[in-house]
Amino acid sequence: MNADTPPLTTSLDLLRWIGWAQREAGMDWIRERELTHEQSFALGFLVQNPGSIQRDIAAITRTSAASVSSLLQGLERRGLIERRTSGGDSRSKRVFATPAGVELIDGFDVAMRDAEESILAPLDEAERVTLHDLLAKITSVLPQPTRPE
Amino acid sequence: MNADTPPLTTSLDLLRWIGWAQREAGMDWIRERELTHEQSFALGFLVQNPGSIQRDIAAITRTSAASVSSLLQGLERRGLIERRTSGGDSRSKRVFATPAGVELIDGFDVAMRDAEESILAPLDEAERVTLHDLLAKITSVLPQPTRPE
DNA sequence: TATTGACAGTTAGAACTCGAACGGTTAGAG
DNA sequence: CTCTAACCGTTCGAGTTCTAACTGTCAATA
Repeated sequence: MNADTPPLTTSLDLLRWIGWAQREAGMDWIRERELTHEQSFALGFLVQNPGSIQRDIAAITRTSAASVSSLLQGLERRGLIERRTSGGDSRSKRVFATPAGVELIDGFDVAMRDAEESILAPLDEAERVTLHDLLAKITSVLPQPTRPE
Repeated sequence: MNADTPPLTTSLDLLRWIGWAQREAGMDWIRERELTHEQSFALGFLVQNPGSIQRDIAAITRTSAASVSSLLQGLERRGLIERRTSGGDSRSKRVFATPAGVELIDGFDVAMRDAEESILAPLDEAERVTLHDLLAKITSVLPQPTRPE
């Protein structure tokens, strides 16, 4: 492995691999609750951002409006969320997690944080900062999928 | 943004974002050929590794044997690949890209390399090496999905 | 030889993703 | 005030993913 040939495993390969590992890490927690990864992510987001409209959910999950529509259908069928057309604009629907939804997803953020911790375990604090800075540098010029905040 | 509170956007968030961007970057090229991201990846792999058995494909794409089965069905229906049970073991099927498949996917690796290049553009050479080292350090202790060389 | 267990791949069923087309709603232009 | 364009969400159809159950094949052992 010399310097002027690209590494056998590119950075982006590694990156996808880590993303996959992250999914796997949270999988046990999620499957205990009979959720899919996407459902848990959406539900977790709704607890933190009650009353979001579907369009925003599509943006932060980087999927389409159509996907959100079907995704929420699954959650609504189980009584984990509610869609209300409150507000002046009756086009948009504000989505809320029900108490059952809140309870089911309770601890999700902690579980995700633990997963992150276990994945980043090989790195010391300085290295984590370096990694974060490098990643932030990359994303700073990426097409923004309309992130909230 | 001070040092002892976790960043608003965690490294793993950024990482998923970049993964998403990579998908998007190659999307035009892929959709011109009426392939999905997964199909193109599998087909590209088969051109580079003719005669792989499905089990290996599942390993490197980090999916299940069942997913590979359906994925290849789609490619086979279009005549882009062939499955042959050559060899001593009649359980396993060696998969080959047909000439049509080879032609369709021609340039895929270059397109992916361009996508990678455009994503890593904000980093200079030293930073890229640092990033790659950090990622490699993380993946070195990850559960290995049986990667080939 | 017969049995048992591991392995390769397939199928069935439910869920998600996407693009495209469609119905309501809102706002802005004339 | 009407008409048009933009916007939010849904539905449809095809494709993929997953898990679980199943067929078929090989290999080791008794």
